[in-house]
Amino acid sequence: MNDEPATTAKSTRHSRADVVDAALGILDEFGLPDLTMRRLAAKLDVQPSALYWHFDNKQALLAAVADRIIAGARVRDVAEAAGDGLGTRASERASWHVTTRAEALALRDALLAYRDSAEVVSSTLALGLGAGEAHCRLAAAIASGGFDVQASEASASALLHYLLGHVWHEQQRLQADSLGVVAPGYAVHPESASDVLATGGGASPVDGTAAFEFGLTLLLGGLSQLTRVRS
Amino acid sequence: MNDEPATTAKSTRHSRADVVDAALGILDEFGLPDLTMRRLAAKLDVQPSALYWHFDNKQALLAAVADRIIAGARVRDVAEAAGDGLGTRASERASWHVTTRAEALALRDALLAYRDSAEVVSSTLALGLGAGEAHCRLAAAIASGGFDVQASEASASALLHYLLGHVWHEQQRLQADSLGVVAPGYAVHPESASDVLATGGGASPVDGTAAFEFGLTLLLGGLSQLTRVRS
DNA sequence: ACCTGAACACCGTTCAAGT
DNA sequence: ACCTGAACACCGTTCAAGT
Repeated sequence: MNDEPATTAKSTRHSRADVVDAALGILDEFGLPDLTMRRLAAKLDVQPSALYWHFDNKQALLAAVADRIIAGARVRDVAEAAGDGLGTRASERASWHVTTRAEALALRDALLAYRDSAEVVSSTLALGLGAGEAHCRLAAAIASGGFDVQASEASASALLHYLLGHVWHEQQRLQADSLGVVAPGYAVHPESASDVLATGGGASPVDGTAAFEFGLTLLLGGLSQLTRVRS
Repeated sequence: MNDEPATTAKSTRHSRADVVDAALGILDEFGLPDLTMRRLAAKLDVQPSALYWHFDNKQALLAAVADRIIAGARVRDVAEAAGDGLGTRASERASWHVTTRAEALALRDALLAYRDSAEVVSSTLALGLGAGEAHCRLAAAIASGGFDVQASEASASALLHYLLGHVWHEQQRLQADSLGVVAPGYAVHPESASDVLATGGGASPVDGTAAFEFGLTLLLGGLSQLTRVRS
């Protein structure tokens, strides 16, 4: 209906950062399918061809977008993310699994801040273009637990794959629900029954965060069984 | 160069199955970006609009493709997939983690049989349109270990997310390498140095299968720490 | 039951040329 | 340094009409 974008600097010429800003705006307002070069150009009051001065192609643009998304993962006080009911300060030395968990949760939060972010980041990650920082942070957190570099990096990869797979699923479900696209045989299973959050006991993974943490616990549990190189 | 497809039945009219066949052909010969309705129609010697008699839209077509891909996951002798060096028949009762592992490996093999399959299946899975069978098989294998239904299903989801994330990464890396698209800063890290398989000790995750199994071991290890409902 | 023909409203990308 | 104008080779989807 309204063709006029919310905020646009009309007069000045643009930089790479401006283009990424506009792209992020389209991304979480309309989603990845609507993030086309032509729409992006229109939002910037520019011809589509102008974008190719800033970026070689759409893929390069998306890589820059992905970098900005995961750059938004700042670990808000680890203590806050950790102390959630258990025996407060049980372990003295910084326990690696707490920081790893916090790192993973922060990463997920950063992804959830933008629509279809998991798909954008995944597409980019395999090319080594962006999101390498996320892998590094996870690997460092794990390595602080005394695992050797090889195991730490492999574990970080596994964690990242799980994380992206999970968030992607969440985000796709979100937009599928909003479009009213439900499967015929699937009917209404507990997760899609919107505000009926109290299905069973209460601690079971009915919402996305709890489900994510369940898998996270599985991975960290398996990791803790590995032999350490130093205590 | 050659516009003529390898195999085409020219005269007869087509069924849904024929369309899926042709789609699978394009998928693993050229990849997902080339799997367009127009190319598919051309391969079938048909107008693009004809495809819309068989499927409501492209998404529905891709869901059918995804179903066929994961249907290809038949567990070849579990014993063969399990007995790989350890003390042969150590555990008497069918050990759940062996069958779960075999199930996951079979699923990965089925995905690796077609190019870009992970992306196709992932896109479809969240909509509940297809690939639900994969989740069921994994959940059943896990439940045989004595975990309650809730934990089994949640674990199956985590495993599936990890699996899809991993395979997607593998497949994207494959086509990225074939296109010669490498990251500037990333340089040549061990995985992309094609045939140099012997980097370190030999048992470290240098190839895709070993890397996948590492994460799988992590998840199964964490799972085994959970409390069982029955022995 | 299965398909044609023609149209609609889009895509990403290139490239000479402008300021 | 940043952008225009115009073109090229595509997309998915709809719909009346054919057999």
